[in-house]
Amino acid sequence: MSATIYDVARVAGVSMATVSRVLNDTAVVKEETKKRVLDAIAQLSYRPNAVARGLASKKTKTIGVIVPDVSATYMAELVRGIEDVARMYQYHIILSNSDGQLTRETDLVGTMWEKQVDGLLFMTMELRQEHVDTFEQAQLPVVLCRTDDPEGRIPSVNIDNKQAAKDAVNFLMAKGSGKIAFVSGPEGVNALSDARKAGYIQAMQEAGLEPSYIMTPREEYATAIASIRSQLSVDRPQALIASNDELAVAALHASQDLQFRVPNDVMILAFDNTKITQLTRPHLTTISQPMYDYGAVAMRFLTKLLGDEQISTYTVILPHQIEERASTMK
Amino acid sequence: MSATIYDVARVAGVSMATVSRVLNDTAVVKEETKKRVLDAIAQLSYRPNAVARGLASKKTKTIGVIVPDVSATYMAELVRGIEDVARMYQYHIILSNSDGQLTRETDLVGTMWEKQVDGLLFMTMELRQEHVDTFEQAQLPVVLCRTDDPEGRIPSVNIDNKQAAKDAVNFLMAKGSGKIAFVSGPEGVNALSDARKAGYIQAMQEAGLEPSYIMTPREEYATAIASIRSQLSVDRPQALIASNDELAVAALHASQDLQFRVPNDVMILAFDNTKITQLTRPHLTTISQPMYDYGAVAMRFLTKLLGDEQISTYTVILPHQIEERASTMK
DNA sequence: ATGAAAGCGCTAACAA
DNA sequence: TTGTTAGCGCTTTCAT
Repeated sequence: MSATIYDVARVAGVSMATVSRVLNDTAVVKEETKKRVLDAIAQLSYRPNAVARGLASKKTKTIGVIVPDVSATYMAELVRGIEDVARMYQYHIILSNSDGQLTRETDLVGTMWEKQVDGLLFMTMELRQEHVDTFEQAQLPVVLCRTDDPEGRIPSVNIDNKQAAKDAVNFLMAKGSGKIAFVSGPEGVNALSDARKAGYIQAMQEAGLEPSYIMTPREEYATAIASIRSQLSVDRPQALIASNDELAVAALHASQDLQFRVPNDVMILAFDNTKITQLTRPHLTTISQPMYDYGAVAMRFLTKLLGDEQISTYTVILPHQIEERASTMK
Repeated sequence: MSATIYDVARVAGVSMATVSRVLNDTAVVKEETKKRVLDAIAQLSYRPNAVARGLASKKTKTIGVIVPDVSATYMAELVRGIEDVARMYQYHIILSNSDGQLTRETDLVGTMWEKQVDGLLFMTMELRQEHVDTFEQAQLPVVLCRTDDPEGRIPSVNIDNKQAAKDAVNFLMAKGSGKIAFVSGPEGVNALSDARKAGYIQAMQEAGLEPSYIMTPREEYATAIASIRSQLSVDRPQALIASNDELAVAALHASQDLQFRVPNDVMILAFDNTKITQLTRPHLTTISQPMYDYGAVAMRFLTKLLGDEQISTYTVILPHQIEERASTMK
């Protein structure tokens, strides 16, 4: 398995250029010659060395993927979407976690350049000018994934979180709820959560209703449930929108602890459609974010950029959907 | 950012060999010369081209990671463990999903060779001789991760699933349960599940108890719950061990549907310690599998192999633990 | 349709 | 301590 293109050429009785041609299908080779080359390749179990190929051609067929944390809920599904499409187009992915730290993120762009990746798929909580500058410097084609660029400087694939939250409000209003509260963690920590909150507020105001917030110290079940329970015991809304599924489970259990029946006394609507929404009782209605599609579409987008195919828009908005389940069916 | 080592040499007024030396700290360079080189590097924003370096040195500082599916529950955490340790040792990872298909798995080993990875971290459901042969052919250092090699041919990092199941049985017996049933999907599909079942059987027999099985058509909540419910309504055990967390949630809800109180009427013990064990009521006692550690330890193992450090054993067994929660506290 | 030869950007002997 | 030089295994002109 460590024969070189030169060995193949010798065995086939041709020049390495010809071997290269049949390997890459880059020029017409006589059928018979081609067969000899193919035979030699099989006989030697030859495999082209991608590193040498990368150096010579300046294309590595690998793309860098920078995520805050693969192990975060359903981020893996997004990565899976990337990898599936990458494979279709014969790309490999180099995966790195940034933990959302700006210096790590910019460092990573640099090391990805060193690796000579052909392009970059980038995810972060909130896009900063520093990110954009680094991309610029590295001169790498970049596509943002589940990351918003309000100024549209970088191609991106996203859903419209604000609109999704507005849809949630309208959905609950259509069910007769007027008193809808929004459950989220602290503000300014999670751009996604903030966008949803903004949508909630706007929809409420447009409907002439008073927004009302239940803020938890952290976006995490154990601490959230106690916090929600105490706030709920003071003032009971008719419906709750949680900024993600885990908070929604906390809201559900907090409600049940207070003997509120879900959905009869209070309806609950979540965000993200992770698996846990179907492991609760009742199951949770949730806004589904197309995690796999984020990755798949972004990667496809990048292949277009790299293959200079025609691009229509630089900002792809993926559709979101309300998955209705028992928590809002009354 | 596309200056070459030659440019740096010219600007610093030295030879490229010297630049290479300061870059890799591979020989002593006079302080003053070094400074000139460093200045030139900074001035040119020079970054070494890892592909050229890889070709010349035959080391790419990247390792291939082959998993069945990153998006499978908590597989991402394992990958995260790999990546964290990889970064400590300046490695990058190329991630690929095999979907557990043998041909894809062996193909991937080949393309990983093409990419000239320095080593391989490999995960699969059940290790076959074909896998071993492929590793042999590719001549790549391989470490198995959360994958058992009963014959010890390939270095591996694992827990002792059989022992874990035995521990589970003994734990429940110590709580006064004699009638313990094992909940799992069909046999022969999941090597992990089978090993656990074997441990369960052995522990029961050693205690002179009759093993009893609840088999579900699929390892998936929605279909499992109905199946478990109907089997439970015929014969009620005092405790249930489920071969994974999702089945345990199904067992929990099935029990509750039949008005069995958990843990008073029936105790439930799960496997894997995924997040959902703490989103149920009551929370589930579970055997924790150190997902992150699998990855971290396996990667560290590989770095030892690559750096020819001393290795003591080729089969690392990681400790498992019983996380006791309310579902077995009575 | 095929071959010869010059790189790609680096590392690693070997000299000096 | 530093420089010269020969590759690493390919792709890609340019000839033929």
